Amino acid sequence: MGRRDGNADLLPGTLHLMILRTLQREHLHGYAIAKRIRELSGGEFEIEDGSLYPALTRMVLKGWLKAKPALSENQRKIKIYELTPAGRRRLEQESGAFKKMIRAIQLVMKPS
Amino acid sequence: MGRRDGNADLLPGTLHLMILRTLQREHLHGYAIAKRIRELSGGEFEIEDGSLYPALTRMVLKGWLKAKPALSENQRKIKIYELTPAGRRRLEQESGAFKKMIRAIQLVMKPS
DNA sequence: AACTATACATAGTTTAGAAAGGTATTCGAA
DNA sequence: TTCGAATACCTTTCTAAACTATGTATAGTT
Repeated sequence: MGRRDGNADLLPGTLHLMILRTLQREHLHGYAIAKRIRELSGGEFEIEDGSLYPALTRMVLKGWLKAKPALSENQRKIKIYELTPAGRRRLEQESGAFKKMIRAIQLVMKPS
Repeated sequence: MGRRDGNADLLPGTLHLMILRTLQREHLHGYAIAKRIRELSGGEFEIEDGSLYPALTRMVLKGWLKAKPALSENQRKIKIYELTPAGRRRLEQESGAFKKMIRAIQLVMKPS
């Protein structure tokens, strides 16, 4: 069948990183996080509900995020997520590791 | 415990790519592929046997690699792997997708 | 009235890679 | 000369992450 454009699978192991980075800029609720990442990536990443909510749950359990129940402008029940201090540290650590990883992959991939 | 330097886990989904690229340069046997990737990555990637051999088996089954039984200089029994035409096409496709993915992640991660 | 978007959630499946174990040979150093 | 390190292969078991599919419910649009 093949996927339509801008709907490729994520590179595994990068979802946490992108969520952390997105919440560093703004406090958002789950649905809005997926939307913002879609926008920021130029439509490349379409995060499925089945990836998003389990990831958020994991990250709260790990102490990287805090969830605050709230109401949207339209009085819908939402959960606003924000980084904890541990989440901020985790972001620094993960993004450093990611850059290092990419550099190493590029060394392997580079034209001989 | 924490891992020692140059022994981080791989970024999932990039092992096939690195194996394909490595075999594009030279025909190598399994053990030598892991060694070459370790060297090329500046010691960053230490590919475990339990990752390497199942990956090679998968890739042969998918028709991307061909394995030829041979003997090393020291008369050890080895299997030399090489890319098939499908493997070469797969390398082009995967490396394009990877670059696109990295660009999109960098859009998400970039300083606001 | 129907459809789309918003907003959350969970169950089940798949897959890759890691951990851990195993076999066997060769070579150099103690 | 024996012992360990490196070479070379393989398999079983486990875990984690992400996808698929499904479900609930409300708000706004057409």
